[in-house]
Amino acid sequence: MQKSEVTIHDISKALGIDSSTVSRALNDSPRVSSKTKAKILAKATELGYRRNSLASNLRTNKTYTIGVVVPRISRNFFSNVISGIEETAYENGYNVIICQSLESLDREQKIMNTLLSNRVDGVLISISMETTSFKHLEPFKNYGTPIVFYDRPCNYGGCTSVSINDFEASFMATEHLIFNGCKRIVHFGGPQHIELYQNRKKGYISALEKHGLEFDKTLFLETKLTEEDGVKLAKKVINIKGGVDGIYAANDTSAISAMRYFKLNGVIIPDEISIVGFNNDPISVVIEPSLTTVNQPDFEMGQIAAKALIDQIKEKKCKTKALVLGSDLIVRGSSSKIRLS
Amino acid sequence: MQKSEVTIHDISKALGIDSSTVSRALNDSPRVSSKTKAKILAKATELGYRRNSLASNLRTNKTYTIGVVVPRISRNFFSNVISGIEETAYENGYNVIICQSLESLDREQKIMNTLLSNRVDGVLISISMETTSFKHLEPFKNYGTPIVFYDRPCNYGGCTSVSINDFEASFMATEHLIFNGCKRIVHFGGPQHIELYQNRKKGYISALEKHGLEFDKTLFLETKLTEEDGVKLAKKVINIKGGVDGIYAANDTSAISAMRYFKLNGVIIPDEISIVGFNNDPISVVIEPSLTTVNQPDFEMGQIAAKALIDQIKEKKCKTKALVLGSDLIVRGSSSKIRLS
DNA sequence: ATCCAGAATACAATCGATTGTATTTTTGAA
DNA sequence: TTCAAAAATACAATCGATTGTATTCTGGAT
Repeated sequence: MQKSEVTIHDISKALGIDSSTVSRALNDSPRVSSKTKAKILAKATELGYRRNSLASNLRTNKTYTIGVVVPRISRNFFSNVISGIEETAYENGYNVIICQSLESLDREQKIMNTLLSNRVDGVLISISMETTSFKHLEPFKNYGTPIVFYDRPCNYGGCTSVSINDFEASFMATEHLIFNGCKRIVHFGGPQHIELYQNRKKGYISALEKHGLEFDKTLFLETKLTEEDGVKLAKKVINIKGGVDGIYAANDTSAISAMRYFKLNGVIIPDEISIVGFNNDPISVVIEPSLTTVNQPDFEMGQIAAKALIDQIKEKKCKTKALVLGSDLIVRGSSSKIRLS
Repeated sequence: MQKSEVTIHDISKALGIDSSTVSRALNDSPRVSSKTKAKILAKATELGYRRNSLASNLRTNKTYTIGVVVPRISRNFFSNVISGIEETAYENGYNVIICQSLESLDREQKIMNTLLSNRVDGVLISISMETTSFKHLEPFKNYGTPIVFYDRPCNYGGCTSVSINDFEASFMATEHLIFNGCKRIVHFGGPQHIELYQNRKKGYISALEKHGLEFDKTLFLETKLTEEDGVKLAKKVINIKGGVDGIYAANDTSAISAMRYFKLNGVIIPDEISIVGFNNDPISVVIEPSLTTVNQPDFEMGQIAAKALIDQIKEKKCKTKALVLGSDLIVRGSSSKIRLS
């Protein structure tokens, strides 16, 4: 009863057919007559045979599995990306192992080790906010295991990155605030060793400059953009001398958390402060006023990243350096200021 | 450069030591002298050796991997459960494969097949809303691979279920509405072949009866509780003859979606209709009025389920039939009716 | 110097499936 | 009926690590 573990050898014995033939039959090889195939298939289902992927993968040196490293699956953006990845992966016969780094480098390193030991065929990764070195990615080179970055692009080992144009999106978002009359705009930025957040900051600065607003260092606030950070940031904003009339946050989580703090403390949005976020979390449309935010093609990003990776796994062909997707600003109540002055 | 694939045999050759000794050394066996161990370890890192888990797992018939089947990772409740599972799993040296069924039975079946082929040591599953038969779980019995249900308990093969007491929580939620003066309470129920949703319905009915309110079939609305369902349900509620003054929804998603529809259509919450949800989604505290809801120990549920599974994997000992966790009602604005009449 | 127990290491089979090569069987044409 | 080519099947090595058993080595006691 326990450990039935039917193998091709059991089928082989039961039918008096060599195990190699059984294997070929189960893989629908043309080297086996259809009559024998039928017999084998029948016996296989009768005995409840299940291929042992471990053995198969060991022999073929191929696992049809791709590893996905994600900072945090609970973020709506990421869970949508994952859905996109899964869809494309399954369509192409690949399995997916999802791992959360929880924004920790230590965890990310452990994950990469595990993925390597498990001989995944490729990895899709959005690096953690703590990741400053790429040493833990080195071994993948030796194994010829391709890596594709998504959302958070990286200049590493000629790997492909799939992302939106964060500079442009940021520029648009900031410019939108400016068009609405904001003159002192705070930027809630993410860790600046991450290219993504650098680009968002650059877009912000560039928009300011284009419109003759000087970049004021005291209006740039760097955090990890968590919910807790949002509250801290809001407090800081209230105390900034010279006042603040707009906030462009590099994600919705911090923007919404700050908004809630403002609301509790009588700061009127958007009248006193306009706010723009990033990611279009479902919550952004529910909060009042609803949050203006940058919408990214998350699901599609997952599909495209997975496709790019699978192409590299299969053909080992030339890699595109970067795949850049479009994004758009969704204007909502948090920034629709009507200035009467 | 490509495919370096260092094996224990490479180390073996490089040092003139048998591969069995190398294997033992890498596993820190007492049968190898510490001097030799040191030599081997050094050579291993020098060559960049990585254990091939496929080979190891094949030989030992153990993968130290548990499969997690989840309806949808984007649901906050589930992503928290997963975090709990991961934490406990990693602490115990287990890897985790996360798979989304997307509430589809077909997908769930495919997933179970893959997990079986990959010879996971155990499975944690919250069945999909379409799952009415458990045929796809049968093979796991033969392999002696334990299954533990979480969140959505199941009476199947003596497997352990980890969940809250849905009947009680539901009872409390409904009673809360009654205490607030509601007399015609609609229940947004989930698929009734799922034990979880049966229990929630039973709790609802029981609370009604306790307070002398008759169960009115027309006030019980069964759907899959999606966002779209929420809108449809809200429309129905508005048209129910005899009126409705309270809603107890079996999840927050549908409750919030309905709330938004009500707000857009001038139905005042909680004055005209009080609402209680289930799950304590982050969004429930942001919407206005904030949503009264049942909070479950999600992270903890993940930890406990993982622990239960690992115990079964390790000791194959007596299984607890059911592990029931506590839950509590978080009262917020959507149900704090102040009746002046 | 000799012998023995225990430590250290080597040998060889094994996990289950795959695959190149060899052998047998079948088929069709002469 | 015979034979070569093609089809079908069998043989055997292999993937990389593990593990029971056998062998060699070591140090200490006699």
